[in-house]
Amino acid sequence: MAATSRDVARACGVSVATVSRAFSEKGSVAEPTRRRILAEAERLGYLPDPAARRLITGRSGNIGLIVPDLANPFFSDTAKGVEREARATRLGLFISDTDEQDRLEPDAVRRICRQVDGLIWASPRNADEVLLQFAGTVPTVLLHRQLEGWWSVSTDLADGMRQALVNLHSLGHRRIAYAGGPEQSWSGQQRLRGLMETSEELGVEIMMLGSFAPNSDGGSMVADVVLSRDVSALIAYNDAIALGALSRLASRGVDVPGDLSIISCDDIAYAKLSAPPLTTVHVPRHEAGAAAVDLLQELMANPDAPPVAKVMATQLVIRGTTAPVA
Amino acid sequence: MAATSRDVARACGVSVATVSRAFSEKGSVAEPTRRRILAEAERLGYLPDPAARRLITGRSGNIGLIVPDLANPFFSDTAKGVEREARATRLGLFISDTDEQDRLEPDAVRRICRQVDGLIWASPRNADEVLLQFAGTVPTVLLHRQLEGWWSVSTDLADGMRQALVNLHSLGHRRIAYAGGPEQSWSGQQRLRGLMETSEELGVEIMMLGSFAPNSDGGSMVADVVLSRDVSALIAYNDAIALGALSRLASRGVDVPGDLSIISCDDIAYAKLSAPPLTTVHVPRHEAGAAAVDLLQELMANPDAPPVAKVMATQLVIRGTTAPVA
DNA sequence: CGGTAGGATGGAACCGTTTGCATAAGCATT
DNA sequence: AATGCTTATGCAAACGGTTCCATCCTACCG
Repeated sequence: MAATSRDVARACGVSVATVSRAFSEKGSVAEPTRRRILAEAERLGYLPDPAARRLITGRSGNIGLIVPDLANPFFSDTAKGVEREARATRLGLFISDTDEQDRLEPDAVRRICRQVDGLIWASPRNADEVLLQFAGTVPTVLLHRQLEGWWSVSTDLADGMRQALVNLHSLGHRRIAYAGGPEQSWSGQQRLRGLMETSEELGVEIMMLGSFAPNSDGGSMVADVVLSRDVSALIAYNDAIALGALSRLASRGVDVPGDLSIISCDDIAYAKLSAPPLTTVHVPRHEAGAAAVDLLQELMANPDAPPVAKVMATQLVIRGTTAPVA
Repeated sequence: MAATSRDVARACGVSVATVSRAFSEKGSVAEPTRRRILAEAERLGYLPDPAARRLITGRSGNIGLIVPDLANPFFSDTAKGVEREARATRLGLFISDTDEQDRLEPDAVRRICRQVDGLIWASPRNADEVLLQFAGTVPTVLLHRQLEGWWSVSTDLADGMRQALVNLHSLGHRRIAYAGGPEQSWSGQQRLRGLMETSEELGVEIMMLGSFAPNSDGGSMVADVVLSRDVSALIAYNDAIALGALSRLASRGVDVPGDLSIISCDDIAYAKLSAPPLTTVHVPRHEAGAAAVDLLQELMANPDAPPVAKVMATQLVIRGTTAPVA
């Protein structure tokens, strides 16, 4: 079917070894010969077979990405960053979505790891032990999470929460609630840490509303719960919760930010389109995805290097859901 | 490093051929032997090398997906449908995003096609000729687009537009504007066709506002343009435009749906969270993605079968941006 | 009881590359 | 002119499976 190196070799009157060398840049091949081979390959539509090449070299030129939910803007933006950087560095990209089910992750890793040179793994909630069982099988960079001894790219959500709380405090808010997300979430723990540390510093107490599904339905529940409490401000786990809450609050006739200020986390595309637009902590998802690819390349080039845990800054973006306390 | 079939064969006292047969289900191997081999493989952590298998069989067990923009909810939902169905049928998934640049698509196809058994290609705008140049290279199913002689999965947007227009008409609207998207878009042409046919039937004229970027910035522009016209209803190319318009209209003090009714297209997750929630034509993106995988499997199993062009129904979802004309 | 059919297994070729080693040619050095 | 070094190229052995074909064994049938 497709042309092979043999075809090109025959057409050029050289051996397949020379054809191979002409394509792999490395070996020395006389310039006129190289040009002749490349021209003939072009004419025949020859490109080296990736599978054959992988078999002998052990490299596939592909990397893998495992995410919990591609339809979640947080992860699709992350995936976009990964994809773009991978493409820029001529790496192919395998993607596996685990439908938010931690127990599917090990299988996803096993299925993917033989086909790639490295893996970017976004596992927000799975137990450390599950990750550890794959230590050493394939060069891996964790995304949106840290783990002792592993390469990782994460974002400084503790600081993001600090910025949020400081801002609310300076607006005069003293009765502040926090609507949390999944409890096992690594990034959730960072949020909590930032919240705790900062509330201690500022001397304000935070009312914990509990754990909610990190989507708009969870947000509707948050809205009803928060109205039953005597607070002037709400910090939400993420934008999806905040947007769901905002929608529910509007239908209950609550004025945001007049009656209640809201700050959330992520800054997804639609955060700026709500009415009022969301005040939220910007999380550089795209950049984190790209950084993960860069780190992975470093790791693949030098598997014995000491692990790097890159942390990217977050930034509070003030929009319309926050106001001075009435 | 990793165990090979030779290792398993040696440990079991059989030949590699038998090990291969034990794993490929096909060939006949005595039940006790098979069990022994599988157990030993498990113990050694052996799994057949996909590259080696591909080299000899010509099958990789992978499919590819090409989309213009993974960060666009329309396509990330589509990708999610593809991923889930691929995973369910044990296919690996390669994804390539072309950053909305048509000229990158040929390269993406070339890069991906040697690594996969089939391709799902979402190319909303590229010229037919560009697609045709890849006819016959790899089994391909077009997504969200049709092309004579090709397998495809698309959604009935012409009918969606009909539903939208009929609904507005029955609410009493007679002065209706349409804010279009990219002009070369295949699905845009379907929308236009549905609009033309139905407006003719109903005897209403539609005011064409031109072509806008299919994102929220485009939507802001649409808002300003539509206010300069004497219309009571707006049909928007997609939800992103509608949400952008809604946000801009709110800041200009326009009451939706009191002063202006809006219907858009897609029904992305955040369509129901705006204030008021969007009336929009639901497009089954997830299901379309899954259907594309099913069709692709049919095509891969039977490459000479006559092409199937599957069209999925759309459905107007009435929410809060439409009301009877004042 | 002999012939044979059929299932289980092994041997070996093959898929399309890369790469270490050998070889040949060309050129400069002495 | 002989030697040695460099450079270009070919040969052939991998890589890790799959599969055709041959062989062996067993069981069945007449």
